[in-house]
Amino acid sequence: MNSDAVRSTLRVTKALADIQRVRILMMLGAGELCVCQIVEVLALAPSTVSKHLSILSAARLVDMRKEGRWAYYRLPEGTAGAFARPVLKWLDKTLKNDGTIEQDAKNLRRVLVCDPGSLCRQQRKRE
Amino acid sequence: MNSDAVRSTLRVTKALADIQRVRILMMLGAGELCVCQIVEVLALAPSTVSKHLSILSAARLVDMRKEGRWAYYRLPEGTAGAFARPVLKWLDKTLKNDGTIEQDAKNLRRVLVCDPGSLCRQQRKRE
DNA sequence: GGTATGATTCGTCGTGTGACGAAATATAGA
DNA sequence: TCTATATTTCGTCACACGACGAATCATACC
Repeated sequence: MNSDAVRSTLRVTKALADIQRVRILMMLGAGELCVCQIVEVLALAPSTVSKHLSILSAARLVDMRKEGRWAYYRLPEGTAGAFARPVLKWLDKTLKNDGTIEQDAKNLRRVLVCDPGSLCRQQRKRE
Repeated sequence: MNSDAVRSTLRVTKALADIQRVRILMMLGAGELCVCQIVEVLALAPSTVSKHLSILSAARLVDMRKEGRWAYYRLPEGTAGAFARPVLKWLDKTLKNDGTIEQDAKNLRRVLVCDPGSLCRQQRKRE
């Protein structure tokens, strides 16, 4: 008998019970992003964003790929995402026309044309 | 523009981010229940259960009906439940074979044959 | 009307969670 | 090898959340 289905389910619902993590998931709908790009849109400390991403990761709501010193996060694809997909679909549907989410998407488009390296440099100066 | 879609969505995800509330929702899959029956299965204080139910209610994940001094809760039906249904369906699917949930279902069957009034009397004595 | 009773509200307490900055880690480039 | 840099881990703080019991509310029954 599978007695910790409830645990992995709660990992998902708890992961979704925070506005910053929901914003991250919606942003990732546009495609793979590196940490500093997410930091730029959310306007939070890198350490905070990293923690959020690790929570989403533990819930299997995102996948990660390292390339040099850069870490790229994306929504899980294929069989890896079979578990997460229905929930992500529901999220996407209910939030499609939300103001905050739309603003994030707009800001993201502005951020995506920048060089990630320069983003990190700006973020470091901001402290 | 609907700017608080994210708020009502978070009300739902936060409501789902607690094991007791998830247990309640799964129990309600078996049909309408009054508060003292839920109290009996969860083994929590009535005030605590009442709070959980009000949170589920605010998230529109349950409906309530008062009959005399009894309050009956159930999963929302018809158009009222159109919003909640996909999430509840996902929950049900992922938790169908969970040990805790199965045990609750078993306990619930035992509770359902009792007179609700006698349940409340027992619960009052227990303090 | 007064009392019993099912449910809810309120006040309190301990724990969990999200935020930050500082320190640590790991990799690219000089 | 040494330095710069993208990310993560750690320690800390303030606040949110879940638990309880006591008090309150609302309805049925005498």
